[in-house]
Amino acid sequence: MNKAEKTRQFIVEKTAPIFNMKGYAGTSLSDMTEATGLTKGSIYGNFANKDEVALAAFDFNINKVTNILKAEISKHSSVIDQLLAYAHVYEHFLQYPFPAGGCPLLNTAIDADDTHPQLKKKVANAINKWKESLVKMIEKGKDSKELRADVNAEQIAITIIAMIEGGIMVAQATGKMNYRKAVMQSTAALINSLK
Amino acid sequence: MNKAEKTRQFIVEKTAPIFNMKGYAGTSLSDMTEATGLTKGSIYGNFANKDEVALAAFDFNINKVTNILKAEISKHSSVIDQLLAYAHVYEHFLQYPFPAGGCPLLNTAIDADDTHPQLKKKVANAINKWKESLVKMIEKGKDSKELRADVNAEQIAITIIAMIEGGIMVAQATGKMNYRKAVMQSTAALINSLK
DNA sequence: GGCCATTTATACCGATTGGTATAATTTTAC
DNA sequence: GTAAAATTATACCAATCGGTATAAATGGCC
Repeated sequence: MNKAEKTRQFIVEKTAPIFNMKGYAGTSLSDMTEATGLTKGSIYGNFANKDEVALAAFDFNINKVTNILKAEISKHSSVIDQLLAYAHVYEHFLQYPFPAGGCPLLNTAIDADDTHPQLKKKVANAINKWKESLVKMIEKGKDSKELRADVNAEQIAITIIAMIEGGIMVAQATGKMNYRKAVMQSTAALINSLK
Repeated sequence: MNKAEKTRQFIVEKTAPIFNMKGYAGTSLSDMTEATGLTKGSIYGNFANKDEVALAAFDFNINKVTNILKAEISKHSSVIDQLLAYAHVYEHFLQYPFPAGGCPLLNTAIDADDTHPQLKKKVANAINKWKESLVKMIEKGKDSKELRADVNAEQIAITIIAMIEGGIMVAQATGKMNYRKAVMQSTAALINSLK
């Protein structure tokens, strides 16, 4: 990794939490120079424009979340336990190194929805990938008879995602962390009802 | 209602969908003059600053949603049917006159979270009021033996809200409206399981 | 160590931001 | 109908926006 690549990475690392907190329109170039200690010239020597930094920052944030989830899921072998790992991670959200500002999927989805088609596309892809991995897990559970045969994999997958994101949102908005815990307990109950 | 009050109302009506779509930072004064056909002087003769318009616009948007839900709930008498009315409204979201840009609670929660404490407070109040009305409904159902006695009212209330908001978010982000329908069907199943 | 290419800093650009003082115009009350 | 008051438009403000040309400094390679 040469100097330029290191700097690129450094800029992404330092600006990613700001984009996640303030959103695309809310994050200014001066926010970025302040966070990195670099000048505009330095940033624009490594990125073409603000968009490019925002897109890289989104990937960085999503990666952080994905790594946390993968690590936790890999600790379990049964499908039920793997699904419950999601509920567990988000129930104990603060114990994991999530990006500052909360779930980047949720934040960027709302921020970019009517304003930034490129970011919106990235969000849509991320959600669909997440859903697909959940569907695969559920189908595997059905094949091995661990889950009931009449479980609608797609519906359950998208419901789990919605509960997680909704739970984060209500907790973040009200400041009541136990709201997120309550929703995650409902999610765990839903998962256990698939047996 | 004198001229000034009418103009105030007019400004709020016209800018509310923009704030809901673009967010607080993303909505500029020129967006506001363009939407209303008025000049800056005219807007600032009726409001002290952008904040005041944004706060009034949020109230306007929330009111729109509240009225839709109240109307639909009032059509039913049993607690189960009243709870199912929520799932029904959000399953058939597009058939109701929701504010352009989607749920103002969701949009403003994410937009204002790290940037606008006054708006954040309004969101928190709205969520808590919503939760309380759900809790009351559920408790009423428990009293009349319509719902099981062991139902955790608070947990179910916050779970329903999370599912609604999460369902809207995943559908909006991916453009797949049937995602929202799937989540709302899971919500209906949850409600029916309270019997 | 010296040289060339890359990377970073400085200084600037026009456009737009939120906001305001003042002038022109309407309402409203009498 | 007229005068006072309230409302709206014009013209401007400093600050900041995203972005860039160019100069200074630093990097890697022989």
